[in-house]
Amino acid sequence: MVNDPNRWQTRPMSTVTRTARERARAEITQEIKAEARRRLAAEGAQKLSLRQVARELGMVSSAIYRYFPSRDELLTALIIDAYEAIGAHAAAAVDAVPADDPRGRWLALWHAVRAWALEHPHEYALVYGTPVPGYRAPQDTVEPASRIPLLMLGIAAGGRAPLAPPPGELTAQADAVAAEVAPGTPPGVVVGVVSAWTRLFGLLSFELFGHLKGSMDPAGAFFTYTAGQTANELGLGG
Amino acid sequence: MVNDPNRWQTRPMSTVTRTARERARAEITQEIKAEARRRLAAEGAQKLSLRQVARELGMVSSAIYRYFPSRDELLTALIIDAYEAIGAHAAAAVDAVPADDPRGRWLALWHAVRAWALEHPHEYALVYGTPVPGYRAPQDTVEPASRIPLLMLGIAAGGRAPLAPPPGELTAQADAVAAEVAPGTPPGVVVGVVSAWTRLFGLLSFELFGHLKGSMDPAGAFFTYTAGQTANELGLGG
DNA sequence: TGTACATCAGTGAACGCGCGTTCACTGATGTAC
DNA sequence: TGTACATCAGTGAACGCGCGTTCACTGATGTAC
Repeated sequence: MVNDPNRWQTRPMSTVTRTARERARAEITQEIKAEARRRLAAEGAQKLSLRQVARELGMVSSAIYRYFPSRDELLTALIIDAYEAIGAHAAAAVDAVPADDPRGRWLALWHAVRAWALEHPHEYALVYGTPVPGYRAPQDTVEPASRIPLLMLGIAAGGRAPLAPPPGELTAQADAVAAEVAPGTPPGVVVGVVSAWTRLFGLLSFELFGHLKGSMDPAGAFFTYTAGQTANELGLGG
Repeated sequence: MVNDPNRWQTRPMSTVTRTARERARAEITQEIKAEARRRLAAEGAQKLSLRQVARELGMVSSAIYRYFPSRDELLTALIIDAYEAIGAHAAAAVDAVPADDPRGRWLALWHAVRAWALEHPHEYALVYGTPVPGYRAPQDTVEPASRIPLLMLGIAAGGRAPLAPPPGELTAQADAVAAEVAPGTPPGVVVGVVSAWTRLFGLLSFELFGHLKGSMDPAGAFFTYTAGQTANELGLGG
């Protein structure tokens, strides 16, 4: 069990069946992550130390190793959790808007992502900021990371845009992406979504990392405007 | 002199007048920064340590303190240098295109910035990635940081775009920016430039930080396409 | 041009710190019979 | 239901490490007269 690389993930298991030990393990795993998130918010990812987390939890530092085999694995868990939290937050906001209002859904997604980012700036930075050097994102990370762009693609597929097809080289890439993820999606839509996706996070990174100071700070109006622009470009008419 | 916060910056001084000591100081300051940049490239900003820089230079670690009063000040110097290097690189590329070809200048700027970023990913991350926690960018940082957006604004001012005026709240912000930086610039142009600016760096951050893996990677075609799109939107017709 | 003093760069030892990780251990919990 | 053994969580000490920064010092360079 200690060598199961996924043991810190929520495992589907009948609540009734679980032994006291299993319950305790699950709870303490959550507590460690919660405390790590607090440390993250206080000092940033690079200063996150197992010893401090343990201290704050009233454990001895070596005890953490019963739950995470290394600092890197703890970081990985936090990264996956962060991606999943953003994804879930955005999905909920989208679902709250009727499916026949794609523009409303699109704008809801944008604002939900921003709200989450402003509330959790350090977790945002953990996933969208500078990668931790030497740290290589494991495969488990790519699926949760794709939730937002897939949500966007789902909404944009409902747009009726006169989207010009992109130049040839790009069309090939777009077709490859579509084939893997949503076969039949026109390349113009794929490119438009990737474009909007990079705009969304580019904008948030600029806002959170302080680059808009002196120009569009506070960034609310500019953000709303950009969300609308991208909706227009994708044919999500108002 | 040791307490002059700007002493590590290039000071305009007659080359002839400088004493041997002053020459040595200037040279060694540069060598320290160069070595620090190498360490940065090797291990990232957070692992940059004065001791290692000193070691690599064959100095004793305390000797660094004759040149930089603290690690943070060395980081600040590197940040300013990085901003200035990107700015200079982009400005040179722009100047290489005739002034009567604003679209050419615009595209040249985009590609120059990308080329620099790909060549110096860690210096890029130092300025456009997650801010070093606890580190507060001093005022000396804002002017060099503004070079790229100002270059963009200069080019875009030559565009003849039917740019719709942005909504009221945004127009107010845009006017405030214009007043400080380029009085008389229509708000549509200001907003368009800020928008393009965030797209440029949003895209580069996504590319460099690995978020395009699985979609638009390699990113060259997508980048070129986006550069063209933004040129179109600003009325820099081809 | 020469001398006396002031300034500065670089040395080497030291301070105090916190980190990730390992290991042999104790005692509680779980399981098979 | 009770007992014997296996599994596991948590302990506390230790290893080895590198870090930023300070300080009193030596010897070279610069400056004023």
